[in-house]
Amino acid sequence: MPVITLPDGSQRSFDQPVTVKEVAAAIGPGLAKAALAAEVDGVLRDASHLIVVDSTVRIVTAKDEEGLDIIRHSTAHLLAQAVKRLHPKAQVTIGPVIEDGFYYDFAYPAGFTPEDLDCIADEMRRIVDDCLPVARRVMARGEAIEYFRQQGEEYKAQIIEGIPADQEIGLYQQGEFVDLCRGPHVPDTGRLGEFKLMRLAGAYWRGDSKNEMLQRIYGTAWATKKDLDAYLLRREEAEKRDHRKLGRQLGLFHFQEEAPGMVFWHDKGWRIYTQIQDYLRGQLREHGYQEVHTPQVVDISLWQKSGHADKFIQDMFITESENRTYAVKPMNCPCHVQIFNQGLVSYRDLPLRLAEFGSCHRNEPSGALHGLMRVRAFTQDDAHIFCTEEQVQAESAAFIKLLYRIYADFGFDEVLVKLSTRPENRIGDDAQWERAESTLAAALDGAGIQWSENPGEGAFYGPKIEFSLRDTIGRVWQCGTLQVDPFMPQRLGAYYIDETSSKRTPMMLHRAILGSLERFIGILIENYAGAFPSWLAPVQAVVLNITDKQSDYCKTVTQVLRNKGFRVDSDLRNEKIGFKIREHTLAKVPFLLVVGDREVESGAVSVRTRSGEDLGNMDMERFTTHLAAEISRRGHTAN
RNA sequence: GCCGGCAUAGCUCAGCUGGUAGAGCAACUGAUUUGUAAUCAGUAGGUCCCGGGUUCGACUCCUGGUGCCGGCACCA
Repeated sequence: MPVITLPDGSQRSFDQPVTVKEVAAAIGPGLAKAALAAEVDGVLRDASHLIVVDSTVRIVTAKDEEGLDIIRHSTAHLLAQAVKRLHPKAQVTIGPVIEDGFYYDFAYPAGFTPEDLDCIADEMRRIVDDCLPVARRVMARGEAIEYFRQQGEEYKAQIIEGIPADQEIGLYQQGEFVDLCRGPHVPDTGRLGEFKLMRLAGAYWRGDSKNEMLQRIYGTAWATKKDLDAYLLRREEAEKRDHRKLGRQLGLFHFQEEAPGMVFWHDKGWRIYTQIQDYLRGQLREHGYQEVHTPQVVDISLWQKSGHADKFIQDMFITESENRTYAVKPMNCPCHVQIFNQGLVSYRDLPLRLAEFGSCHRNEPSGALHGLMRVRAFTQDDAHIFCTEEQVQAESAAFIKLLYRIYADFGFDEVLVKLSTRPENRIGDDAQWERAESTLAAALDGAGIQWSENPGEGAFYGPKIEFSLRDTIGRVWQCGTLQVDPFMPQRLGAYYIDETSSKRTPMMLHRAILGSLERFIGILIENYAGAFPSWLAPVQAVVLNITDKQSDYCKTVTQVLRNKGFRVDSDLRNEKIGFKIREHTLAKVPFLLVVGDREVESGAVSVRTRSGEDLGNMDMERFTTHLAAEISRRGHTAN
């Protein structure tokens, strides 16, 4: 005789055990129809789940976040069922929910073609129309393994073997298709249908490149057609902001076959690049860093000493000359230690902060390259802080604060933070790892930052905090980093003289705010859709004449503004003003200064923003003030 | 690196089952001197990614590369 407590606190009692669906029906016929599942005493259950004891129940529908997840998960099963019908030799593996959708991995050496996807989607729709009930049952472990083996599903059998012994083996069946699954699922396939199979990809079994490659099908699924259409439209719009596309359209940079993964920066792109460097230099000076510059090509022995050659030799550009082997610098830290090692450093000199716009080359695997986001030649806004162990905490806190301030200036408020801890292959002893990891965790907590742990993903010499940003379609890219390294200074013979005149090994913090300027600019381009705020815009204003008569005046205006340090061009072509406005608006120039006879006469310019706003006529004095104010406004999304 | 796809003019793309390429925009030239998102006319522009092969003949078919795109793996 269960008593059911509902979210509003009301209670209903039943004479006998009831299913989730019956509870929903008791509340109302609409809810009965909409119910997909329920949270019963904090655990998600199917609509068919039988409640025998007093419980707290919250009915889950497609409108709930969990409901959407269930729809996506069930759509993954739907996909697997359709694939098994059309390609019986394909083996099913796993099919989880991901952001905006799901995927399913199949072991299918024959592979799918893009045309197969259309047929599979059609078959899925047929199964939706058939409205097959989805039923859960529990099977004994041995029986389940035997069952899947008989079906030729080796991977499922393997997965079951890996499930901890105290866990129930739940199977879901819809029509002829049975899949191992924790659930819950929709009550019947008729609840599904607002999906689209997006793309085909390869993926390693269990995420390990030593294993065979599976065929992954990605899909998206939503509760309503409206949501699905909105998502597809959003995606389409986002793809227009792709930095590779905008980079070409705005003339910022290009790539070519002869230098894969290396950027040819054009004038406009390089203006953004150097502007960012100038800004950062100011910040570094303010925060007590020294700027240094170290060689591009360094004898391999240094990389052997540091341990980098051991781990990364295959990704380093190596060059031989006169019986010596050199590596093109893949990172800056060993070089900064060399500077630290020149002369004696006193404890009074610590913390010593060495910063470099470090140009690095890494021979990344070809498949890893991705526009500006993953390149083979890049510049880190790198710095290494040499300090005592006692200073690590304060330095970490100061760095995190600085990083957030700078990100805010660039208009980023969503930063994803992870702490990556000791990997399997590492140097040094565990006690020091322990201290380094907890210091970083404390620094994050001290700053009140939400973070998650990435176990085993740290660098070989120390744990690291990763600060990541998203690109326009939601891919996550690591930008900033903070790493505590107790080992590298020791390896490279760094020491300072302490209060008692004895030698001590300093701690070393590796840190970058933007990470790679290339990647950061890629994300900036997408974030601003190419419409950079005035302080970053490669061209801040263009002066446009209406007829040849105003040419000289326009040249003067342009020169006056350039002399004040603004990035200003003029467009004196014999074109209609509407045409020029269109072109420079599409080029996302923040301010267009139109000059006709009226402006010449009054010594003014007519100011129009790229969003089409008419700011009226301004004299040079007034426009200069306006532009300067606009430039000082960092951290605001551009219009 | 692995799985799949793609590669034609500066850009976006068309080119059916093999008969040596076409559009729009951009560029260039001329006319037009124009008031806030496209003036008109003309001209020029291609080792159809690269190398081999099949064929009387290859942009098209086969094959080996390279690069790019989407994932996976990697990411000091």
